[in-house]
Amino acid sequence: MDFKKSQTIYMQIADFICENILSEKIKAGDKIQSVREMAASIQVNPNTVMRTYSYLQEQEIIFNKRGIGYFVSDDAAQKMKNIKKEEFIQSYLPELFKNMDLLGIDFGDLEKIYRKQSNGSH
Amino acid sequence: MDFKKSQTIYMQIADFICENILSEKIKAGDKIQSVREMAASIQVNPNTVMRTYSYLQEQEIIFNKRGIGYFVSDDAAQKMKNIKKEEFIQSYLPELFKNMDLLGIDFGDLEKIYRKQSNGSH
Amino acid sequence: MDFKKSQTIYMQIADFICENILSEKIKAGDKIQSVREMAASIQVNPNTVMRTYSYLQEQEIIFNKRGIGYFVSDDAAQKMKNIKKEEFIQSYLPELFKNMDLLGIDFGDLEKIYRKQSNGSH
Amino acid sequence: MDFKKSQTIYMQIADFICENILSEKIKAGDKIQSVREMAASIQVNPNTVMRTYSYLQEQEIIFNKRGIGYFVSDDAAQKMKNIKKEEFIQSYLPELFKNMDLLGIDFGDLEKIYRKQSNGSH
DNA sequence: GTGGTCTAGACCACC
DNA sequence: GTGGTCTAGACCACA
Repeated sequence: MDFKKSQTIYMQIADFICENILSEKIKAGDKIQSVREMAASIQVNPNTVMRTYSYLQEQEIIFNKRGIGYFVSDDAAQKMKNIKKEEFIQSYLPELFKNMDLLGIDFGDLEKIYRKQSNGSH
Repeated sequence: MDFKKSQTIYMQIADFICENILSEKIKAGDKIQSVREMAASIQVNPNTVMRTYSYLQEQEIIFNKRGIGYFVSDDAAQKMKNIKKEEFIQSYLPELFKNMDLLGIDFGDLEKIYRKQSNGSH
Repeated sequence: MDFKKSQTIYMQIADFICENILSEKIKAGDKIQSVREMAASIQVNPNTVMRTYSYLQEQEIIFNKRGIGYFVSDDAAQKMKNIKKEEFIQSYLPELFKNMDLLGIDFGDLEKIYRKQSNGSH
Repeated sequence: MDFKKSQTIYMQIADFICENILSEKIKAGDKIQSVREMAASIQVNPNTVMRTYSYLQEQEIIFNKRGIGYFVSDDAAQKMKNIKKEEFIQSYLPELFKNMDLLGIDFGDLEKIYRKQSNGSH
């Protein structure tokens, strides 16, 4: 795992886990890697992973069973989708459309790029 | 002016100025506010504004006449458009499409939101 | 049985047993549930129950007959009352009164709540 | 400042700050000690103080001005009082009354102790 | 084995 | 100067 320097490591780990939940690689009720395991496998300090897990627990995306480990919450995927969708529509998209406007890109251009990029990834 | 905590203040000021150039509220050759004026008007430490101007000067978007002030470069708008367009297509859009995919938003949904939000802003 | 996360599980089990002794649901000389029975009935690791019993044995509230099980000590109820009463008056109450003071709750308020809550539980 | 071992240090620092707000030693809008100052003055690692401040910021009791420091929120005292009062009445008091019942302390006894302890502190 | 807290010390960006 | 993040390493209680 390699990290961008533009964002904090612990947040990138959180995003990584969230994506795995959204794409159902890990599901509700699953135990996730222990702090130490994760730290070793991505070559990061355990404290940093601890920070990620604390953050995700706060968001109620994962929960802790004492002495056993962290587990994915029941409604984690759905909850995340709702939160992120809302945020996406309320904050991200207006920003997008404003930028398109300023840069002189219209919706047709966007669609062309979309078709091209989604073909590339299939 | 109110700042998001997710980004640095000096960069938000830079974005603000860039938008004004792109939308041609300020044009090539125009003098922009002095560091002190700007700092006072948006209630920010002059050092912070200074950092913004230094950054924009580095990008050759503005230039300095000693003892007089900062001015918008001749080809600022065009240069910015090119740089930002490239960045937009190469970095921003792929990220966007990936997020849409994860959140289960397809291109049709996007278009609907676009129509709605652009109506709202007219 | 559901556990608060603010306290350790083994101590919550200990409290639960103590309350049963104080309220005389289990009495001096009674055999208490075996470690395994208790563990199964409250869905907890047997080690955790073992830890509870060791703790209570240390406090001389229960004692062990090898190969038979754990039993409530003769003077358990009385002993516990004395210990807990002391602790209650020396540590718990001063804390309580300090908090009342900070929160602007006077003794009259406390009495009202007391009357209300004791009615509710009868 | 000396810490109990029964509670985490960073929480004891938080409580200490909260009490100072409740008792109006520090008021809304006041800047609190910087992380490093506080750490030095109470002889604790800066990370530990950082943890306290992050926690209090999450609770919206203090807020951060970038590069300047932490400040007490406008409605900090009132907000805390409400939260703590609710918690006190809903969780703390029922516990208290249950214990009194088990220990055979009635409300008259409690009042006597209250009178004695409040005289002692004046 | 698990998480959780703490220290010491470093580095960074920002104001 | 300010906060914020990260590492390394330790210790502890709990399951």
